[in-house]
Amino acid sequence: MYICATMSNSKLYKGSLNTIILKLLNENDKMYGYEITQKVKELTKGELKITEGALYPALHKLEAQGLLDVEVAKVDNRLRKYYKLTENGTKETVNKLEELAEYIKTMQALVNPKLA
Amino acid sequence: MYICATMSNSKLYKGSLNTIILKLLNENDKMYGYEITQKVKELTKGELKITEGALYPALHKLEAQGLLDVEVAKVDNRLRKYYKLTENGTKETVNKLEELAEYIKTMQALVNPKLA
DNA sequence: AATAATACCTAAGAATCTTATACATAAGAA
DNA sequence: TTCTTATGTATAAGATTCTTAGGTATTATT
Repeated sequence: MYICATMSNSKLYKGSLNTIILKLLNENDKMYGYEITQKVKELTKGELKITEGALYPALHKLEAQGLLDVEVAKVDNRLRKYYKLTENGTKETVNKLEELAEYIKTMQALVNPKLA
Repeated sequence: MYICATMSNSKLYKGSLNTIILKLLNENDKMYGYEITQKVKELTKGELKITEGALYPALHKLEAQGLLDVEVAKVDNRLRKYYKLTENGTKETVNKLEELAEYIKTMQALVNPKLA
């Protein structure tokens, strides 16, 4: 039964993609891009769909910043690029998660001032 | 005593400015731009600083979309533009708040899967 | 008299996303 | 067997939304 077939990939998470990537890698040791998109879909029950056009440039940038290491593998004749956190990446993950928690708290103070 | 003098205006809220504006107007009937910046600073204890470069274009756009009505006033020989929600603006406020709640829930599912 | 606060505004640039496209292999359906 | 879907990576053009940096003007404070 269809409740909401057009629950448009709800946006609004601008700025949180890096946090998502880092957090997933913090939990899963190493992951490749496609795997990340599937994991996010799974964890959010389809609510959030990471597009490739956002993901791959983000991964490349995190790598360039020294937060991720990459390791290429070939599975079933198909390329995979496994990413894992560097030491700095682990530190940055902590920062990003704190930022996110702070942000959520701030937004709740604004939007639901009675609970603040 | 200074704990954190450089708590950089913590970003990450890209996309939520409209939600903030709408919600404040939903609570306060009518507000002018400068008042909004001060109110946000107050409610978030300085955590969030709405810059004018973001605020004024956002107000103009919301007005152009028919979500806000504007009314000009002169107080102490100084211009004020009071904004208030239109009927559609009130509806959109509900949508935006639902989106935000959904987004926060989604992010918590991703970042704190044990609580999900 | 100079500075800060109040009050509006815009333009250039940065950052981050969507959409569209491209390439390639494997698996499944028609 | 051929077409589509799933797996896997990538980039480029465009949209959106913000920051930064200016500009104008009046009132209050120092």
